[in-house]
Amino acid sequence: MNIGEAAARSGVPAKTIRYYEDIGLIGRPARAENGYRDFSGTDVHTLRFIARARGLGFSVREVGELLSLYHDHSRASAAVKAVAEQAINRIDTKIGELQSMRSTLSDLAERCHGDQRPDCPILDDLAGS
Amino acid sequence: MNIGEAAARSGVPAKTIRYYEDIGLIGRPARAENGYRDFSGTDVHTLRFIARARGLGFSVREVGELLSLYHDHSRASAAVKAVAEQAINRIDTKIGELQSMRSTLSDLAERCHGDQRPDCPILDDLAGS
DNA sequence: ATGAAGGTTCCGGCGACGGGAAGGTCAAGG
DNA sequence: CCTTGACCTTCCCGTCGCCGGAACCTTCAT
Repeated sequence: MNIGEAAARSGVPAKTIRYYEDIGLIGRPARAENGYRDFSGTDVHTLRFIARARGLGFSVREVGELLSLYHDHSRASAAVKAVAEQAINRIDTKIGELQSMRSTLSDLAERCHGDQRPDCPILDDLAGS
Repeated sequence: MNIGEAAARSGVPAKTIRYYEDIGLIGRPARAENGYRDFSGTDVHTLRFIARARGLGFSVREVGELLSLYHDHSRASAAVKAVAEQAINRIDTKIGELQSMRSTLSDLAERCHGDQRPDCPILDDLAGS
């Protein structure tokens, strides 16, 4: 199948599929006589795997690790779990940062009248007054 | 003062200060006779403002808006609050996405033995089995 | 005199793509 | 038969917010 159909079936945009090929995340797909990429069902399966993993927050590099772990049927599940826990830690860190920002911001926003008057604790805080 | 001291006093790296100048977030600072940038206390104050705002999660573009609102003493606090609420909404959206990922990931990780055996629900899920 | 520690500009790279140009290909319709 | 439009191809540039490094200049201490 052509890249458009592979994109539709996998949920990965055609541009992104080419990009994944470029960076070596996926192997080079077969080519038809006209030079078009010719994707197999297996290729689409791999793309779906990637799409799901990306959706769960794994980086492209981690997805590469997961893919090779997936193809290595003798690997230990501990290796996979380690990658997942790394991702969880990264996410937790990020959530913490965001919650801290959110908390400060909403404090400031609550104290700001939000009307026509110019005085504003948000700017005052940013200015360090 | 030179860029290095301005960086130390504001917490904004010298490279970043030059970048902010490039993109027009800050005005062009004065230049000494030797061609070095010559920062004033006001410049450092502005840089600190920027550093704080960035730390709260405002985008550089938003920081630009906040700076011009800060300098416009006749603006309504509502305008500032709007920018802040926009940032809060963006942060909330992001937190929601991350929490959803985190939840799925930790479910999967819990169900994964994480030992020498190869069977792993994480990969099974990604493979869509 | 020399070397270190600043400063300057400019160029390139990161991650993970997306947009769009310039051109080849293919099936359907007038 | 020809055209139209929807695909496909490669290529390069832009995004966001910087950071690293090259090549060069200035200043200061030894």
